[in-house]
Amino acid sequence: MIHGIDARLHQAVLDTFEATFGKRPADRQIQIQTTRAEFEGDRTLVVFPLAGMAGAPPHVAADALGQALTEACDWISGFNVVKGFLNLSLTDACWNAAIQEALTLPNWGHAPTGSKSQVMVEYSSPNTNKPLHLGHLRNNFLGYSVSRILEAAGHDVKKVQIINDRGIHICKSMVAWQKLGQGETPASTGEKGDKLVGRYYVAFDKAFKAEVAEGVANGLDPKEAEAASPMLQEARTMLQRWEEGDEEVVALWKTMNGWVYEGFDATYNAMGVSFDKLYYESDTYLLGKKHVEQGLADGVFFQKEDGSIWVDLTDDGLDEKLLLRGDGTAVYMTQDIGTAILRFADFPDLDRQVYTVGNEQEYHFKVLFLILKKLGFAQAEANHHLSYGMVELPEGKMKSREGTVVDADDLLLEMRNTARSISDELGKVDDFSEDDKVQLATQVGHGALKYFLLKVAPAKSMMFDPKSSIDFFGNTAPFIQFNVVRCKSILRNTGATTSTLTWDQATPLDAAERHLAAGILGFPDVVQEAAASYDPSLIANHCYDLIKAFSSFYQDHPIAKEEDAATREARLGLTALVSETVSNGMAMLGIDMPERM
RNA sequence: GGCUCUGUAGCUCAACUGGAUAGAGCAUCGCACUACGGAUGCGAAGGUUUGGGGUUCGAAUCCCUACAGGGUCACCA
Repeated sequence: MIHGIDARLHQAVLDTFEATFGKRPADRQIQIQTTRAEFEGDRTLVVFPLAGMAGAPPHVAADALGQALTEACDWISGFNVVKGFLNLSLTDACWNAAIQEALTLPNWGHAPTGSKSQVMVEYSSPNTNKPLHLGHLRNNFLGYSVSRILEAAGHDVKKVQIINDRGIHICKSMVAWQKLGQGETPASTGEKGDKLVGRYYVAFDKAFKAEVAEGVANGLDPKEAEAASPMLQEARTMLQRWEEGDEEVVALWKTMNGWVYEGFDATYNAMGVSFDKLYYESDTYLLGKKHVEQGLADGVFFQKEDGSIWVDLTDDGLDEKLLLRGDGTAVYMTQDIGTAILRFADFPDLDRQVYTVGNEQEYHFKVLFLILKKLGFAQAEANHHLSYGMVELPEGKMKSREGTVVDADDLLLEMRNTARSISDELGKVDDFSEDDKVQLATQVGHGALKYFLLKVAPAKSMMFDPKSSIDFFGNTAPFIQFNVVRCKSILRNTGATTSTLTWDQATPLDAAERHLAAGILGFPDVVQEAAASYDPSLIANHCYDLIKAFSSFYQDHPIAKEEDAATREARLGLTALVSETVSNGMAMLGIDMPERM
């Protein structure tokens, strides 16, 4: 959809078709698309779907419709027919009017805030024992970007994450730190808190495996050896003490979690993401229990002899699923049921929620949503799993055991360093202060990484090769930033602003100018599509196409140097709109546009 | 094995949701310009859209089938 033109064209086709053939087509039969470059014209009507109703072969109907449209609309200057495609040429006035209208509208591409419903987006939600890695970067950038896109589309968005701060795995790092830590703290070692805790989680695993190996060597079978491991027994004991509220354990738990949160916050800050509300499992894990027990009382679930509670999903083509252990303790599903219901209670106006979680949990969410439905939960249909593919390395999946994990902090740093060295080499910002240089390296380096991860459709798993580092040229954020900086420079030098630009609507626009206009005017519709499909890659690709068209246009079209006054103003108008469109689009991906680079 | 996602140029990805001769970037080769900002532009080469069938005016897209790869089917999270 080209803003300001296609809606009018759509209406004109309906009216003209009815006047010509005596019947009115359905809206969905009107297909308008951009005319391919090899043909004459601006917009193309696909006539095949209308031929039957017109009672004529497609090219005959197209010809008749073209005649009638050109006569009826003074803004259509001509037409030609190729097979069933009706190519329509629009007048300069039509294009100029649409561009000028766009210039007067604020915040191009954004629908009015609050014009749509309230939506919750959950993302990040990491395991607190493991420092953030490349996969988390994709998750965070995706969740944050989808939030921004939904906002731009007019939704009121609440960004949340659930922090997985309880359970046996947390106790593992606590036990290891107690036994091996010798009082180390982030302050004493200078290590980031999440890295420090992660190190002890690994240390636990190593010690545990050694104990199991020893047990096996002494003749136990592997399962017995695991159960006999003193380390594991200590962790279990600690979990019990934690659940009982033991002061000493809770104090240690708070301290170590505090270290992790401090470390994560630093990484979130670097990533440029944020949250409106945090949920902690330690607060919510008991909530699901009462819903499960209610479900049992209502006969939706059933109980086994050991007291465990299950749901039977075999009628839905799935299995039986455990909801509550025999000893009454919660499992993952239990607390997800509780949390889902809690969120709708916390936000009474909430229309739906979106879970940004990797595709390995598709089964889990399918089951969760089904259970909510069986429980008769009113908003059971209002949940969506935004599933995304893994980031793979050339050797396959990331494996912490094999040391192939790409650490988020390390990668972000490397991106900043690369951006900095390119920038220093080019020497265009030698007059910048050190702080400004650091900021620029962050905008460019992090921008390149975000764009790299977001330009791929979420559903696809994607390849990341650490050896061939992320590009700064070609289809990349730095290329886009460079061209926006160029636009800004031209506008700065001429003093042109969107409010001062004005030109005669009869000013001729050539193919390149019309192509730019189409890219600009198509943007609001792309934002809506991206919001509807939770897909930032649509925004990325649209912005890239537009800025590439501008870069090509710039090469052989003088802008500030153009001598014809009206043409100059029109080109400045296009330049301002390209800059605004692309800047707004990149902001929806969490990517900043510098003033200079 | 069941369910599910994916398969497009040497590589990494697009393709307006069924539309015209499947497009970009990287890599390779060539050309242009002391550039209103060169982190540039233009061109060449590169494709039986994994194979086979079907649906129709029209298929990378929908259906069937075979093959290949990922995910999942835990009293883990």
